[in-house]
Amino acid sequence: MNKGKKPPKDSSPARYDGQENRRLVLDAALRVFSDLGFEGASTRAIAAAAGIEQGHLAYYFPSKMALWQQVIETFARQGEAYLRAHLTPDALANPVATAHKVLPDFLRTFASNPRLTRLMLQEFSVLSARHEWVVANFGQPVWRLLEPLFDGLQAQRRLAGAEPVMAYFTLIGAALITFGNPELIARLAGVEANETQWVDKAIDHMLVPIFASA
Amino acid sequence: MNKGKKPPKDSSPARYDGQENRRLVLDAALRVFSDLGFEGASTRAIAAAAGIEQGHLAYYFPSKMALWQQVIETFARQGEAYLRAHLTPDALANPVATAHKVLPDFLRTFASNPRLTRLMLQEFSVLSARHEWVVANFGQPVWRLLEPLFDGLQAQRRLAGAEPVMAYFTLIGAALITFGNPELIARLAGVEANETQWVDKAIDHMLVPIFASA
DNA sequence: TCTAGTGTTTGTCATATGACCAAGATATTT
DNA sequence: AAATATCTTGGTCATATGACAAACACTAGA
Repeated sequence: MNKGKKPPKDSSPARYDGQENRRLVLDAALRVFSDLGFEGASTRAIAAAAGIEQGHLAYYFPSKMALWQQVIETFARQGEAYLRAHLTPDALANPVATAHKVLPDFLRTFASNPRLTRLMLQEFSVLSARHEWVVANFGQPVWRLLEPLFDGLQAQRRLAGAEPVMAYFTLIGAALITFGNPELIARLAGVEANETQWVDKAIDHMLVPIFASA
Repeated sequence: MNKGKKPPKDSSPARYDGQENRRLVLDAALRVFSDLGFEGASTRAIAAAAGIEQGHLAYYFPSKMALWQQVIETFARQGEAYLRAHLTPDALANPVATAHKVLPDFLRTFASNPRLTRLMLQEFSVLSARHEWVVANFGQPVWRLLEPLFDGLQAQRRLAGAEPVMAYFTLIGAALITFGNPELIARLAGVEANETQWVDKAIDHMLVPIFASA
């Protein structure tokens, strides 16, 4: 897209900067989507949150769905890249050690991105049932990457008798709900939402079925 | 509402039967809501699924939100009643034994009602953030009932060092995602969705952090 | 049979929505 | 400075939506 024709002079305030606005739109869309859901978020609300006019959205994204996809794409691809880098055949030869190394950080990415986590939550509940390509693009890939790891864990009897998919869903469900609703947890627990000491403890707790079984 | 003025004769096919249709509407609403989400489900789609006209919905429910509330109300109240009946002060005196007795059945209600479970999932992700009364009516009560149980479990060092709320969210998240998407799990696991042998195994797995810790 | 009560349809209405477009504004290049 | 490419606005349009109302259909009781 950016053909490099525009060397950023960086001198003037540059009120008109397309790529800058593109990022503003993505940020705003993340906020509005995660607060109101895909259907509940109107393009006008997103534009308002980004500080631009509704009609201007079409300049960057051809449709609302494309915008949603773009918002979640980066996050999903990052997670996949991380898994791909760490789940090498060598690493998979020792599933337990690899799981100890990879899974906590994998879960931590959810805790670090509550709004994106909420977005994934919506994907699971609604969008994946409506649009086949959603689960094909965002649901399956992560599982396909983790599948051999969980298969290895099961082979070493670390999943407390459960199937690999169930262990995965148990883990992902706990993470999505917990880290996708930090304010709700904070309210129910009576603590501050921005205190993050609880994240490590929560992750340890979620991983007990994998790490603490015979 | 039903003032008992209409003794159901039960003789003719009775094309005009209000209370029968009311149930049909609730069933249809559950289906459409759980498939499309609250915003995505139109009153016309719900009416069509129930086999009536859109305008007729207003006869039973004053608004779309009221209909949604009614759909989830019965389920939520049943769960609360079950917990209230089993989490007596006597039972809470022995939290571990009570948890063994209560939690599996509590989780099983989710597995038995996938569509309602999906509805609760939406509540967590979107509706609870928008409508304060949603979490007040459906989110808090269940937790308030389970809180003393989880407090007792923590007191006996059964939560692997986690706070009670986190253990609760971990559990509820695993259950909602797992049992709210049976088709998705079935597809990823390559098994049939209506095979239910996996439910017990999944529940056992989810409860490991509570039952298997030191 | 008449009448009141209940259930159901059909049509309307104000509003919100996503997509689109034509013109204007700004920046960059010639 | 002129011309061109890029960015931004404002407005339009067809459609979908939730709520509503007035008419119609059926039932039950007097």
